[in-house]
Amino acid sequence: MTRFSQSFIPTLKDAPGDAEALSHKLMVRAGLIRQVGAGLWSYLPAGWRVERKVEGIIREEMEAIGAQEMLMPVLQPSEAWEKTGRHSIDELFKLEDRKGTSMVLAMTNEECVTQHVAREVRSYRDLPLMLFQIQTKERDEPRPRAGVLRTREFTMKDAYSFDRDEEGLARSYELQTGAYERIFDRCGLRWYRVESDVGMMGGSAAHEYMAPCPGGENEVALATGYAANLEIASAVAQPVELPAALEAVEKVSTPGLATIEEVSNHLDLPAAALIKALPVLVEGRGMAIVLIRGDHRLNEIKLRNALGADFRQARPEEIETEIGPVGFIGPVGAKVPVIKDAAIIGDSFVAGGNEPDIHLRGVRPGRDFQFEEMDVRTVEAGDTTPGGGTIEIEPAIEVGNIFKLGTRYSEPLGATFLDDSGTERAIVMGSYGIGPARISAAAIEQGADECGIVWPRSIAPWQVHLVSLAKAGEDARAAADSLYDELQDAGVEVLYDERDAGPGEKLTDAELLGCPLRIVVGRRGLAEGVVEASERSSGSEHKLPVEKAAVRAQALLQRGDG
RNA sequence: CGGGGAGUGGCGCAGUCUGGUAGCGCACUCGGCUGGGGGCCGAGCGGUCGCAGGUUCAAAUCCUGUCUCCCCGACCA
Repeated sequence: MTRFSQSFIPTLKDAPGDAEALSHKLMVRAGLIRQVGAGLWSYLPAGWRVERKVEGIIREEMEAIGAQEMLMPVLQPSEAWEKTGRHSIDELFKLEDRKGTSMVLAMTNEECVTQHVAREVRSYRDLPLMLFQIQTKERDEPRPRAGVLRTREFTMKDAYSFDRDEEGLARSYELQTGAYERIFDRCGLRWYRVESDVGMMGGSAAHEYMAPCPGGENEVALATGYAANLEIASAVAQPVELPAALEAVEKVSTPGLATIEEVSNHLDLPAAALIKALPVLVEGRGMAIVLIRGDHRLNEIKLRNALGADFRQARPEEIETEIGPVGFIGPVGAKVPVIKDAAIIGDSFVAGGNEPDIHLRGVRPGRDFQFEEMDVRTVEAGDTTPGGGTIEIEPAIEVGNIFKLGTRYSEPLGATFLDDSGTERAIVMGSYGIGPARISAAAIEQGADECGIVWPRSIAPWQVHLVSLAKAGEDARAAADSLYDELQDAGVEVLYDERDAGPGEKLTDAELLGCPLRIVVGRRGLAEGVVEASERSSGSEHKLPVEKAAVRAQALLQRGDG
């Protein structure tokens, strides 16, 4: 029962001036959402319908793999978060109740759900177990942005698997993977499953589900048979032609030339023929130099993972005292450990000479300096995969992620069971998240055209957008009224625009709102005995005989996408 | 946290440099016309110019402080 004139669907001709992302503009313009504060949004009735559609699909697919829905509080005591070491995360909202008890607002629910399971599960007979909820999450984001894409409060489906061992976890992970594929397919998204960093969740393996679209804030490296988040992507670099090898390194005078660009111009060599030396301070180990090919960029996440330790860039004064003049740092003769990126291949590079205004040429790794090799550079478009594919890089929205947590949470929280030999063991866990709001935003970004949103049928707020061009009292209006009733009786979700407004306004709003099928009832069509249906996604138009309109409309919907 | 931008009626904006009693378009209300792509005519309603303090005869405008929002980066399940 949705009559536009009585509904709270405040559409806008102009997007707010501060909106950038397409999904942000369209969601506001179509009257789906309104802002409350930075990263805080209300869902208006039409937007909420979409959100619930997405949640419904997620719920069905979770239940189909045997996951059981439950609900945990957003507000939780800090204690468990202290036990798992996650209380120190900056994004975690912390507060105190009136008694001074330290509380947090949950950003995910590993602590809470693991405690429940720890208290109740004793035996291997109680496992495996899969639980999920669709609940508000809170994160003190350093920088909320792009409408609903990165917010401080949002709804997330979070699921957790509990298994006896790694094999069990692998099975649960597979089940979730299958469910995720069905969910994103059913929501009409184009998506990739990519390998990802485990990040603050901890754990042994992780994948992300990425929906490619212009507004995406992640970057995905793609090639035939390969897909990875750029944060961890690995590939073979494009080769570089180096100058002829030398018997020994030679000093070159490079007065005042401290950047790759300056040196490469001065020596008339490509940047890739130079070695960039990045002094870092590794936690617990001290100063080291990381070597990257001149045209490459360091990937801090890969370095952190390769080191197995945190690090930071060394400060100029630290570099001066431990290595040499900033801008002329190199591996040859350096008195600190050297980490060489795997893409530095060859025997005649230019590198800093560790003395003012001096670079070295003919530098050959292994002969002129010792090193430890690691893959720590950021992959670039045009690189190749071991399988021979060429890497492309695309922006994407992360719509879901899955983690093999192992015993990261069960150990500190004492979630154990007795196995069939009577031995106490830690439960092996996985965690699986999906952001419904990101699904709808991604669907908008992927499908929209210049007129507005084009919803996949499965998550459209209504199936039919019925427009009456006539005023109350006219024959054409009576025909629209009865078509509305017929469609409703047939169980079709229909938004009926019977506002006393101009035709342009109503048709434009219908396109903005993006429901799959628009049906226009007006005098012109009625004179021929028809109403006009148009499919939002293809734009194709159909004249439907008035008396069969409801049935024919349903047939068109069946035939359409989703 | 670093850099940049912006707060003036519901929305989009001008006015700020050069101080002088706040304006435009859309929306909204009323009346009329119109009725297949945001139409036309007329009459209206609506604003502590983010907030606080200061300078001045006088502050949207100048000064100081502060809050909020947006963008880029850092960060980010």
